[in-house]
Amino acid sequence: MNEQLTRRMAGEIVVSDSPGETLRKWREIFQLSQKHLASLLGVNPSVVCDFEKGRRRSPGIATVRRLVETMVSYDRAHGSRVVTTMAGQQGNPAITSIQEFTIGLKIANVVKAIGGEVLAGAEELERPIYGYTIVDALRAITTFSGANFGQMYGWSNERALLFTGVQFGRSPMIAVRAHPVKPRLVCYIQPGNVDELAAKLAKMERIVLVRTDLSLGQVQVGLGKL
Amino acid sequence: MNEQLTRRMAGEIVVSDSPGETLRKWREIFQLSQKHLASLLGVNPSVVCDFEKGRRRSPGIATVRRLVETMVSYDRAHGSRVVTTMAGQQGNPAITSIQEFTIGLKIANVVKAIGGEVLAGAEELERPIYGYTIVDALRAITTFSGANFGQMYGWSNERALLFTGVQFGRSPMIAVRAHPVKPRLVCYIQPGNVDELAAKLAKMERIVLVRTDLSLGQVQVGLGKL
DNA sequence: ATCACACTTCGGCAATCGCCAAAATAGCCA
DNA sequence: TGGCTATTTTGGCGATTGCCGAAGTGTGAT
Repeated sequence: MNEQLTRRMAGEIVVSDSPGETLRKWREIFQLSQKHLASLLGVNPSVVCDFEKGRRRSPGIATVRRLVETMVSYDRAHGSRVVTTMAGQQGNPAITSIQEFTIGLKIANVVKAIGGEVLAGAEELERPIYGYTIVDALRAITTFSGANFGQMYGWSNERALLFTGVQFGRSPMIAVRAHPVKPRLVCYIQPGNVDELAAKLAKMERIVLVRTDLSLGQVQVGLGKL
Repeated sequence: MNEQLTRRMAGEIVVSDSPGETLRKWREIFQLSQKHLASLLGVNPSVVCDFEKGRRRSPGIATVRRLVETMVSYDRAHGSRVVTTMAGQQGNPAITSIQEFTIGLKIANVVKAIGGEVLAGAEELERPIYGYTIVDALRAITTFSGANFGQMYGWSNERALLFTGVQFGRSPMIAVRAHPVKPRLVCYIQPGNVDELAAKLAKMERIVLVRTDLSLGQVQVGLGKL
């Protein structure tokens, strides 16, 4: 599993149009600061910052491997939080992140943490949820089927699904409705103009529908503070 | 699908202990010569050879990306043979797992890793194989046809096929023989009493036939350590 | 033995990387 | 406002890369 995660991370970094940003995404998923990661690597923090900001446009693969392996090794030595989380998503590139909360959290608090604007389901805000899944909607369209849709749910469907790459919001909501198990909260991260149909569908299913103008990274930071 | 393959290839190259050899593996899967790949890249053939032979120990990620994308683009423009092969494997319920090795591994080492007992083909143990496929034999019986049997082979037939749900071992070997392309190694995971016919058929095809009493999970762990 | 071809080795060189370390900037909090 | 922390910017420099191009090596065909 270790090597599969490092391979996935490395692959994403290499093919990214912004390798530095992708590296930062992963560092944030591992909840490491630049200073901390630099310390683990035995280098100055500016070295990590140089990579992330793109000062070095084509770092060597030895460097990328070292960065990635350092993060994974750290995680393994500290509860395997990310490694374990990623296990369930094996072979599913559409799932950016999946996480369970240690206790149930009110939807209202989660919405606040991600800077969300409620579009439907305001009466359900006091319900608890037990985890979240961040999904790349465009990749989900091509890779998800009825058989593996459930991978988004972790151990609880009383959870939030957060979609990136959403324009009007219909497709994810239609897909959500087509599955027998429903999430409690659906959030579109930096969507286009979410149309009324998405809100109507959410209302019918008693799903809280939310949009946020925060970036994926900011959303992850907010979720990390819960 | 394109990007999934390039991401996977890039990831394998980055985490490999011999990135150059892994790069060569992929070039051979795409059936390109060094000269041809160099031509596609607009560089001298020695440039490709320098990478593959490890003269450059840590090529930049831009270089790796360019190499990988060039191969995939070429494949797409010439029948999508490799790209299609990868696509076909997804959603096949009989295939439990399919994996390529970053470099060729001796059959003897693979057999050892899975706790295998050689039933036939002991003289072929020094040959290399480049991947493995774990197949649920019972599902394969109902779902496989001549048309999709090749999906078990990934990019190389110089590989191992490992079957679960095997009783006497004849059916899988008959099916293997019926296909024009042959694997190098066939392994039955926790079979019943494998009868002599299976061993005879294997011998005729110069296939190493092996049984293991390890469970599927233990076999996967063993393979993961290769 | 010879030829054609692909692969490999190697020296050279401009460009870039990997990293240090100092200084600047931004955000948070009392 | 000041202190603290994390991040970012910047210049510098030794090491390495990316590539050219010449020459050598290995293999298969004739």
